[in-house]
This record gives sequence, structure tokens and C-alpha cells, in this order.
Amino acid sequence: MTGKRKTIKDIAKESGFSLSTVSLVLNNHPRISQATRDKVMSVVKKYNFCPNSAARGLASKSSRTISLVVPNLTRVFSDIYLGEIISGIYERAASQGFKVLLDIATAQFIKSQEYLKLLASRRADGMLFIASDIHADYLSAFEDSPYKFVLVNHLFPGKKLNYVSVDYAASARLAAEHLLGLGHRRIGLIAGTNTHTGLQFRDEFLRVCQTWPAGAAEVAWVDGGEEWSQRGGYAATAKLAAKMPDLSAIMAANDRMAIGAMRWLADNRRDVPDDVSVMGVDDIQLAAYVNPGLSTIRHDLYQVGIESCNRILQLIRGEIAECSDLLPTSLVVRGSTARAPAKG
Amino acid sequence: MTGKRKTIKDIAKESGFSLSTVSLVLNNHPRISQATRDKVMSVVKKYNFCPNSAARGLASKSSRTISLVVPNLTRVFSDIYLGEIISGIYERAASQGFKVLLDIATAQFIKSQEYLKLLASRRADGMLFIASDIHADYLSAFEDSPYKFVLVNHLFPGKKLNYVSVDYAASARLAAEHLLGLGHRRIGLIAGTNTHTGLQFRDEFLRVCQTWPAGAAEVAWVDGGEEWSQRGGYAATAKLAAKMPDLSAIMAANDRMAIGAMRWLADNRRDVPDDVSVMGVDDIQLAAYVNPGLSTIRHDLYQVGIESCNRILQLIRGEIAECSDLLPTSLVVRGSTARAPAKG
DNA sequence: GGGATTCGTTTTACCGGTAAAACAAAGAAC
DNA sequence: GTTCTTTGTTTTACCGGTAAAACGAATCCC
Repeated sequence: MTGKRKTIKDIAKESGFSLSTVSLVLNNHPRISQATRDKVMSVVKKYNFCPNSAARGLASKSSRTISLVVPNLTRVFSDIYLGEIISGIYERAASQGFKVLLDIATAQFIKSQEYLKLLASRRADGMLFIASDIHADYLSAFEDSPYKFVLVNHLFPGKKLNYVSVDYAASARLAAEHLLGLGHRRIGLIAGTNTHTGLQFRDEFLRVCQTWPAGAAEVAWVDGGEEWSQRGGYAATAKLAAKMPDLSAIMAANDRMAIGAMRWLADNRRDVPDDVSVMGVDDIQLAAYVNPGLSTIRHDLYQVGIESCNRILQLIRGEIAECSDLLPTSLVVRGSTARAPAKG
Repeated sequence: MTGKRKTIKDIAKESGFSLSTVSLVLNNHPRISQATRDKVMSVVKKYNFCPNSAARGLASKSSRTISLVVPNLTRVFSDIYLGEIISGIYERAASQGFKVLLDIATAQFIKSQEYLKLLASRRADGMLFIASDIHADYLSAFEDSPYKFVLVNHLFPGKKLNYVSVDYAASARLAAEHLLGLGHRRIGLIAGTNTHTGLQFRDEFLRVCQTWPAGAAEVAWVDGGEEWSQRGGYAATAKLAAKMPDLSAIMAANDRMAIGAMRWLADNRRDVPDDVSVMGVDDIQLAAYVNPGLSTIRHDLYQVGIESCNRILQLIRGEIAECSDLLPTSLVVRGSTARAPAKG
């Protein structure tokens, strides 16, 4: 079981071929005869040989690894949001023979510029960055840099950075149109303002409401908190109720905040949807199970993961030079939204 | 911004020292004068030089990377259980200059023996494996192998595998003693039977109940399902209620199932804790927020992450040859458990 | 003050692969 | 039958570092 670790040289010697023939076999080079391939492989199998990845990486100038940076939230992994994206990324990377190097965007990680060192040291061929809010200014380092970098489900309007994201503005339109179409004209908005996509959603939602052909709606908005949590949604709803007591609909920037809003309404004897319609964004699993079911905008985050990984791989292979993809979203109507109550 | 990537050779030339002096500086070798160190570092800083990790790994025979394998559950990352462990592992690894390579134990991952290839190719120096249930028989490959391997929060009674886990048997004792001490003698147990630690918990719980000095308790047990979920706990409670209608306490193998149990009891007009005491395991955040607060056994999973990582690093450095650590747990009493109702 | 140490740096010998260019043998072209 | 391709394999030249051994100069020891 011990015994010196075999190298490609040992395989070459034992199989009677040259070093590079073995290398070619291992890399599935087409110009190798089947007979040779078989002979070499039999020796490879015999010793369970596995080429040294450092040597391979050094010679081929590629680590076949992508770096994945996730946000440093306390309960970061508890967020289904991330889980879906990571699953998508992993699935894609694995299928292309790439490994995923995980990093958490801790203060130390940022301060020591690990995000640059990872790429400069060639530990990873490219980076997928999920961990960004509006303060991630250090990402400017990737503008016009030779490093392969893609922002995942986020974007920076001011910066020239690649991204793959759900189309938050489109989601805002779908949501606004749904509520406006149901006759709502006094709407409370629980926004997320610590991400650019969140701001985009808010602005587009407000714009559509203000310019609705059948009559503009009045929108009061409050911030739902950094965490986009159920708890934040609960608190935000209390503020909204004070700000606009006669609102007939509440739009939350994600489902968790929407569920928090529903909870507040239940606690305060307001019926959903008879008194107030509530709407979320994401379509998390829970959205279908709350009572009434939550109307929402479906965001396919697994797909965001898949696409992000596709893009970074294309960038690495040089097949594309940049990317800025917005993935479509769709309206999911459940029981939490209904026609606005007649004016009383 | 472009320009050829600098190598250690360039730094050597420009700073006027030899190749290895630069290498020694970069590795903080003690036998280098401060003057030399400063001169070399100034050139390093100037070019923002970062040594090639593949070359480094090849020459030093170490990747300074640990492989982390997580279970392939659909919502794997949504489980706080994992989040805490991963955070602990990452924190420790990063502080020791190690990177974390993420893998998901998909069918493909197992079938192609990636778990072996990762170590055989030296892509990682050691492996932390969270993804194990009682069926993970292929892990036998690591018995008596030269590969550094540690099971995280799990163990295999039959196999000679390193592990770092919470002491589930101790948890079972603490829980049983708490309930028995409150006078409960008819107890329903919702067990998790797809992990060895789950079985250990069940068996120890049953043993303590049967041998309690003040009078043995009768325990009816059911399986809570593969997922250890709230939903599973809900369904299991229904089964328990049928099996032992007069039970006065329910013990669930984790908090999520316990919360599912509380939900069923609430739906069926049984008061907690007046009619039925309920107890969980883990002490997830939610446990403190349900009503009444859930009595539970605290499992410090962040610490499990820290310790696991400590151990794998020690194994890698050759400081230890094996490990089998059981971390202590503690009783957390909240409102969901009370004295057993008087017989009537 | 001569031999043994210590200190700071350099020499040297790899680490284990890849990939482009070179090459021999076999087939195709005419 | 000679020349041109194609095919399959080998030669060669690295890839960019590390670490042990070697080395000269300075320091210590008594």
C-alpha cells in the first residue's frame, strides 16, 4: 500500500513507451493508436496511477480550478439563495473537469487581497464572485485586468466587470405590472438597498408604478435591512404600516422578507390577500408552503450558477472576452395577491 | 498591466540576489538578513509578484490545500448544520495558509473515485469528509491508506477511520436524564437512522431509559426520515401518537424534527409542555425562537469544524497518526420540557 | 591565533509533468 | 519508383519553484 509513489516515468518504463506517449494517452490525444493506448492504460490501472496535478499545472500553465468566493454572512450557507447557485456552479465545473476552490470573503480575505493572489499565483484559472454588495469597491482591481473574473447574480453599473445575473429590472416590471393590473394604487415596497441589483429593482418598480398608463400608483418604500431576512421584513412592514396605513399591497424584494411581512400582517389582524396583497421575489421553496401561497417572481438561481460557470470557463478558454448576461424571470401567481379592495 | 508574468528569476535578477535567496525570503526563512529581506521584498512589491503555486507545490510536494466533501442533498447548503461546520473549517484552514477545495459527493463523484484521485494526484494534502451515511462503504479505501482523511461529525464503528464528532451517545444520556428526571416514563423517540451517529444516539437513549434506577421508561421509536427535516418530524409525530397515544414526552434526534413535532402537536391541540414535553438536539438558532422555546442538547458545530481542520492539519504535518475525537455537548433547558403530567 | 561554529547566501539537483518540433515508417499521389 | 502526406511515437526544451548541501566570511572558543 505504501511503496514509492509512481510517476509517469515508471509507467513509461514498464509499458515500454516514452514519457510523452504516456502523457498523450493520459490526455486522450487522438493521434495515439488503440493498441498503445490499451497497453499504457493497463499499466496505469495496475498501479492506480494518477498524474501529479502540480506538475501538470506547472507544465500546462493551467490549474483547472475555479475560485468561488461567497459572502461572509454569519449564516451564509443557510441561505438557499447560495445553495442553488453553488450547486449549479459545481455541477458545471465538475462536468468540465474543473475543481472548485472555496473562499469566504472575510475581512482578512479582502484586506490581504487574497482575491488577487489566488489568480496571480495561478491557484485558480478564474474567479466567480458571489460576495458583493455596493461597498465592494476593491473589485475595481479586475477592471481591464488579465484575470478572468465574473460577478455572480450581481453587477456594478459603474465598473467594467463581467457578470451573470437574473434580470432584476425585468422582475420589478413583472411584479409591478401584476400588482397594478390587480388595481393596486397604494403600495408599500420593502427594498434591499445594499446591492446594486436591489437598487435596480427598487428604481424600476418605482418607475413603472409612477408611469402606469391606467393611473400612477403611490409607493412608499422602506429598507428591509442588510440581511434580507424574514425578521427584517417583519420590522419593515411595521414601518410601512405607519407610513401608509391604507396600503393595499406590499412588495418585498425577496421572499423571506415577504414572508416576514405576511407574519406581521397576520399578527396585526390584516387578512392576506383580502386586506393586503403581498408579493415576493425568488420563489424559494417555502413560498409555496406558506398560507396563503406567496405570489412571487421566479429566479432560477441554479441556472445562474450554471451560466456563471459556463461563462468563466469560456473566458478561461479565450472563447469570449467579456460577458454581461441577464437571465429571464417569470411571474408566479399564488394566493397572496388579489384585486385591490374597493375604496371604502 | 499585461507584460510577461514575473517569475522568481526576474525578482532575483533585479534584486541582485540568487534564486534561492528570493525563495528563502518568500518563505520567511529565519536565516536571511533583514537588509536582504527588505531589498528583495521591495522588488516583490514593485511587481506585485506572487509565486506560482503549481511550481511551489511540485517542488515542495505539498498543495497546501485540503479537500472538503459535503453531502449531495438537494438543499445541502441550506442546512445550518453544514454552514457552521464549513465556517469553522474555513476559518482554521485560512489561518494556516491552507485553501479549501470543495466537492459534493454526487453519484458521479463516488463512482469515479474522485475522492481517491484528489489525494492521489496531490491536488489536496488531506480530506475532510462530511458526506457520510451508513452506506458510505467505499470509505474503506481510506483504512490503512497513506492518505490523510478525517470524517467530520460522523463515525464508522466497524472501520478504522479518523473522525472528529460531537459525542452523540453523551447527548443521548443528557437528554434521557433530563426527561427521566422530569418524571417522564412513556416517551416517543424520533430517530435518525441513516447515520451511525444517529443510531448511536437512539441506542444510548433507549439503554438509559431502560436502565433508569428510579424506574425504567417505555420508549416507542420511529424513523424521522432521511432528511432529518421539520416535515419528517411532523409525519413521525403522527406515527408516534398512534403508536403510543399516552406518551408524555417526545425526543427528536435534531431540532428541525423537534420543531416539526411541536407543529403537529399544536395542530392536534396538545399543549407543549403541559400535555407533552418536546426535546431536540443541535440547538439551532430557531430553537430559541419557537414558542415555547425548545429544550435541546447543544452541539457546537463550528467547533467541530475547527477541530476537524486542526486534526487534518496535524495528520498532514505528521504530528499525529490518527484521531478519534468526541466533543462534549450540553443540556439547554427552555420552555418545551416540563414535569410529566400526573397520571390520570 | 588556529580550529571549530555560526551566519547568510549560493550551488546544485531535482519535483513530475506538457507541448512543440523532430522523426521514422507506412500510405497516397502521379 | 520517387516524392509528398499522414500517422504514431519520441526527442527536446522547458514550466517555476524548493531544499539539501556547499561555501566563504565573520565570530567564537580557550
